[in-house]
Amino acid sequence: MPETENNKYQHQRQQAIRSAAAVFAEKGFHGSSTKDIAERMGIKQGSLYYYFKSKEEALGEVCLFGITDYVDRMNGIAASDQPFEAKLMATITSHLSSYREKNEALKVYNDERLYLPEAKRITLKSLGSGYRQLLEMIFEEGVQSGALRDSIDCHFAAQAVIGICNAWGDVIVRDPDVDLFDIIQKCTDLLLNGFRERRKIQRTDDDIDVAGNLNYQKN
Amino acid sequence: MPETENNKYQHQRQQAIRSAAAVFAEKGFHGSSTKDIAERMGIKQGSLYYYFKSKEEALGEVCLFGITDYVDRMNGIAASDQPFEAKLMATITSHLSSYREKNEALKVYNDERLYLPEAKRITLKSLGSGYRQLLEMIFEEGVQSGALRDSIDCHFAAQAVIGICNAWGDVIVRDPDVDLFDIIQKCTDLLLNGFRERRKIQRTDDDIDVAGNLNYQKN
Amino acid sequence: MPETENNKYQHQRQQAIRSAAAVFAEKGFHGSSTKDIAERMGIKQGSLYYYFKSKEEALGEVCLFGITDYVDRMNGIAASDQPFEAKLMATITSHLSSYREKNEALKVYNDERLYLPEAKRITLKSLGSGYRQLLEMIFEEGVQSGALRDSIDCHFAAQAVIGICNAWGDVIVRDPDVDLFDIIQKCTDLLLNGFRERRKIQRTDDDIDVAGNLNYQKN
Amino acid sequence: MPETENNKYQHQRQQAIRSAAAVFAEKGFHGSSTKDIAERMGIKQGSLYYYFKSKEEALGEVCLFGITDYVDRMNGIAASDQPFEAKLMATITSHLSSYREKNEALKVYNDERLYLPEAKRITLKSLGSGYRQLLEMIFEEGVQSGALRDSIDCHFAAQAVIGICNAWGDVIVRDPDVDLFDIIQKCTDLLLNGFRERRKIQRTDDDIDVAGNLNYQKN
DNA sequence: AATGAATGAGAGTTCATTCAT
DNA sequence: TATGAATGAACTCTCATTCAT
Repeated sequence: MPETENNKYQHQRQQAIRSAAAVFAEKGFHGSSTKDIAERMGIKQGSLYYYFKSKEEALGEVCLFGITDYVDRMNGIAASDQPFEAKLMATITSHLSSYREKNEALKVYNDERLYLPEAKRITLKSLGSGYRQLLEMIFEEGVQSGALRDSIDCHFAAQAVIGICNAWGDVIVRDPDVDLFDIIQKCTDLLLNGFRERRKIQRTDDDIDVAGNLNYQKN
Repeated sequence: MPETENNKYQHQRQQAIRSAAAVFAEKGFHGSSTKDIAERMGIKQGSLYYYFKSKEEALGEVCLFGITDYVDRMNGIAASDQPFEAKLMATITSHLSSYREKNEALKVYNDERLYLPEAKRITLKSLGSGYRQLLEMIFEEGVQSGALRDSIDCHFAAQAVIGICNAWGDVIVRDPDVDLFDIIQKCTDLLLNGFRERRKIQRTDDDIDVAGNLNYQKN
Repeated sequence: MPETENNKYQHQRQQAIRSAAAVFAEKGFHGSSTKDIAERMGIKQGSLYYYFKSKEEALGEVCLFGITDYVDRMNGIAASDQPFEAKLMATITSHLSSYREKNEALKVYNDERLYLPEAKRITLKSLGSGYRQLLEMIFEEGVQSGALRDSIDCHFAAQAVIGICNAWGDVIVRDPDVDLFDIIQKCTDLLLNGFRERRKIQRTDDDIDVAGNLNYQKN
Repeated sequence: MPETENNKYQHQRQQAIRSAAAVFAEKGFHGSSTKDIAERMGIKQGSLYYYFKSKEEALGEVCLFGITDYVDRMNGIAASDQPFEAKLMATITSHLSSYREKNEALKVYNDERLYLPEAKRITLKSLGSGYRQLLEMIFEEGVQSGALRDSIDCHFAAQAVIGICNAWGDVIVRDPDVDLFDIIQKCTDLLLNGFRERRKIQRTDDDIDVAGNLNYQKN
């Protein structure tokens, strides 16, 4: 293929990926048909197979597309020399605005990647794990720098950030009126400070005690 | 359907609901076949229709089953006279342990209820909304009692609790080795205190400033 | 089985046949389910099999029931010594009032008997053919007695009577407001006299000529 | 469905309609399977759905096909200026030869249209009613022109013509050896002249008396 | 005499996929 | 580059039938 034609092919393929992302996000992988995808793209069903070998491949491409620059941005954030608080907020901003800017591919990665064949799933998972590990490292730096309590579990913390962002991501994807910046600030505030009132002088130990005193019985 | 002696029928139907819950949780509604459900239950595919009018009805029953006592427990918690911190922890405990005890029906409610016909979806949604509202009220009480900062957005807070619990719920459903109690404690701690180190003397304003100084540009 | 119980069984079986007749007449054999029939009878689906070996047997019984006394009555009419005109009217009366009195079994015989296994179908057909042959004989007698033109084809005539009665039968079954007696009279009149105006003096040959002169081209 | 070059598609679809007509006529709508239809057409079952959205749509198309030019021809007959006798014979000829020429679609219209969804059924029924009304008008003209007795009920007459033609239509569809022209002539003769012998001099009143004297007891 | 429960075969329908054009 | 046409497998659902009780 000459260069120009190749360009057109690549461009069309990218459109196909975006169309698939939109449809998968709305109806789920199994709830979407190749006809749905083709129609959103404005071509006929059979023509999709010019761009994908199978519906599954389309899912793989969507997931890859969804996670790729999401991870890239995290690399940038982790490599920067901002203080912890700024890195956290940058992470949240990056994560949440993904749901607005980059169509719905990240949501598809989150919800549908388990329908991928194992090999592909593992490849993608390692990308996602890399993301989480970078985030864990950021937390570890935060502890070391004294910005964070040294009692926190960095693995838990990273997971919690991701979880809370994904939960809001669902809301953001479904409701275009949500104020993204408002959510970002509130999430950051929650993760840094929690909801509790602070007395003027306070000892951290107290906080832990409160929870500890609940006498929870493990079932 | 028998009138009297419906013991067996009701018991079998309950089994069918549990089987459907397990399968839907694993593969999603559209990714599951009625054959899958029947096989898990140990009957033949066509026999499922002795218990359900349609696959969709099965989904409805699973969702109802998933949310019902989850909501009931929240009613109990909200009505109790514990302090805020205890109510929060009780909520988290109830929510997370749902994923262990009550099989996977709650996850199905979260992820698949949008495939229900509108009427049913609305009925169920009002149950779920009731849950969130109770939680919001708990937060409002917390603010009034002085346990929480009065700057927090109770709607956001309730949503965040639910979101974080659901995120961990996914992990819990998929990985039976996760220490439920550990997660519960860490979630409670996060939501109350955040991750940040507290200096011996600290002004709440500082906390806000930190986030405020990031000069985030709304896009 | 003791006599009394046998009586009850026979009575119930008769009810089953009537129920089947009603349902088959309304929805056709393949459009009816055994559940429909059982429900109309007020028993449960499986219980039907106490009275019929199969759905097909039920159809057979309905058809037999539908044609039996219909044929019996024709035997009575044919054996009587009324003049032709009276026999014709009696035949039409018997045929059309079957659709009102004897529920819908005759309609089922007409429309659904072809779904019977061949053996049974042939048995029943011979009953129906007997009916037509008796009717043909009545026509032949009519010709011999001079009541009918000797140019008529008695086979055609019998078929026509049956056809016209069945056509009106459909109307009668579906519309309970139709005046049965009115239809009977008009059918009799049509078959005897046709629609044409008679001149005071007329030659039968003319009538035939009119039709004959149309120069119809057989395709 | 192609816009231009829809030659092949339209042709194949027409084949599908004819196949469906043949199968429905033979086994009834509920007794026919889509596999039967596809096999008669020489394609695989699933491929039928390239031409029909559902089995029901196929029935609708068959019925439409069955009634359309049948009605058209009646329009032509009614608009012509032939005498009554010729119009009647033309009607019968058109009706009966439909069963030979246009495959079995007209029979399907007669016997199976009640299984259509109401909207479609009503649309088609109005076509059929138009047919009957034209026929009634022809009879009314016949009465006015003096060709017919003025005692006849034109609604009854039209219905009778249709009924008798449909009854013979069944025979014609099932038995290809029947002599169409013979049936046409005999039907016309019957409808015009009835079966009764005419005396050289006869009073119409007599004819009516005969039937009237039967002393039929309305039940 | 009747029923609840289950079954298995087959129905209509959808859909990912292929391929000649 | 794209499409019309077809396919076959899978799916949801129905239903006649069986049988222990």
